Amino acid sequence: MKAVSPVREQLLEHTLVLLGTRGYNGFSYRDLAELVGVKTSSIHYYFPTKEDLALAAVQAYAANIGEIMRDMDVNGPLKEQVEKYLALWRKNLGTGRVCLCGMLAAEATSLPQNVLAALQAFYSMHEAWITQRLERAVADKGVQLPAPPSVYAMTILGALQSGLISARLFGKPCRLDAASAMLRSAVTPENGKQQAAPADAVLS
Amino acid sequence: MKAVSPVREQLLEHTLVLLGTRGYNGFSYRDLAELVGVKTSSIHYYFPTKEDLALAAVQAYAANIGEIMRDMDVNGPLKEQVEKYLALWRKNLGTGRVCLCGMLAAEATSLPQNVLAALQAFYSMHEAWITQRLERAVADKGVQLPAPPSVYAMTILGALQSGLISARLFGKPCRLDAASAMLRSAVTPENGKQQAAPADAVLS
DNA sequence: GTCTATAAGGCGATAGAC
DNA sequence: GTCTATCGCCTTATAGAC
Repeated sequence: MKAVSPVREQLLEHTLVLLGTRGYNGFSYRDLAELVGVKTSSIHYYFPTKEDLALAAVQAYAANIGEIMRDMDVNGPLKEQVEKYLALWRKNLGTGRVCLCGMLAAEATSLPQNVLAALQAFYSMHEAWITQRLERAVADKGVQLPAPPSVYAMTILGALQSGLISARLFGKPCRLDAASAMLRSAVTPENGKQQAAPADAVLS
Repeated sequence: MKAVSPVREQLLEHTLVLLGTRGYNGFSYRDLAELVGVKTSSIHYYFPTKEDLALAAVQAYAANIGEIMRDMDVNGPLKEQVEKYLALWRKNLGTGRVCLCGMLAAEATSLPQNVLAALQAFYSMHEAWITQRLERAVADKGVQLPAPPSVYAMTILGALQSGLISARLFGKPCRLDAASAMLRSAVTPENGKQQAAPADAVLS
């Protein structure tokens, strides 16, 4: 158990919120300082530059989600894993936040290389996770996909990222459901047939 | 033929580039003024506030793309229309730009309501276009989709938006291909079966 | 560790000459 | 229409007292 600075912890926590809500170019040290109740110079003590802060935030965000994803046994119940994974996405709904890494990916031109590398790692982690589940669905359940698992995983991750963003844009949480349904049906045997919209996929 | 101010035209044109590259919070009047070769005060003459500028940019962007989309006869050759549509997305590759509206959607919390409304209209326009083509593929070609056309259209648009962003993040243009392949296969009769990756969908 | 104070410059926006 | 000049504020970052 490593000793942690509670101020540093709070700074990081609020940075996660600010980045997920307004993005890298959309918040300042002043915003963060006021939220935590310190002066901006104290932020520099823990994170010398804003880029250091962003890197730490992406790493903490990825580590947190990565741990949850790694804790799901690859050989456990497929549908259960997928639902737990989708709940991870869904919990952003209504908070004004989107996926921190989806946000920063859009702002890539404002970010240094080490942050970009961390973002790439986040994307790769998700795509690998989804790919593994799709492969199991194909092998165990004979599911048929419209593309190879690793390719389909990329589109599903993209649809989820964009789903959060468009759900916030329209103020309609249900806009994430289309992407969720896509992953859900990909691990369900009777996919590939035209289906009625799932109960949670109401569109208006 | 309405008279147009060449300076206003240039300002708008460069704003499209700046917004698609760096986003709303990622560029300044100074950046824009230097690109066009005027002083910042001249920008205010044409666009009193930055929000006015953003609104005009979104409207110009949507009008330009909307015209191209409307010019494609709904009853024309399906595959040809889809390829023309995908070319619209592909032309961003390698330019450092993503879809202007996908970018601004991520920055929604920094934007005024009228810009958000214009962004929603852009999204709706694309989803309606894609939905119509998917419906034709289902009706004419008996294609089977993993979701109702309007739902699947939403995921395809999301995958395309995110595809551009992740292609830029990784520096790999081929990252857009997964989303392209999804739309392409959705209007191709022998979809639904497990397919080999299309030639342009090489992943590494 | 946290603060005050400040540097050095960027920001959007405006007034008014030409 | 375009400019110069400037306002008032914000930005990241640093020096140094405590």
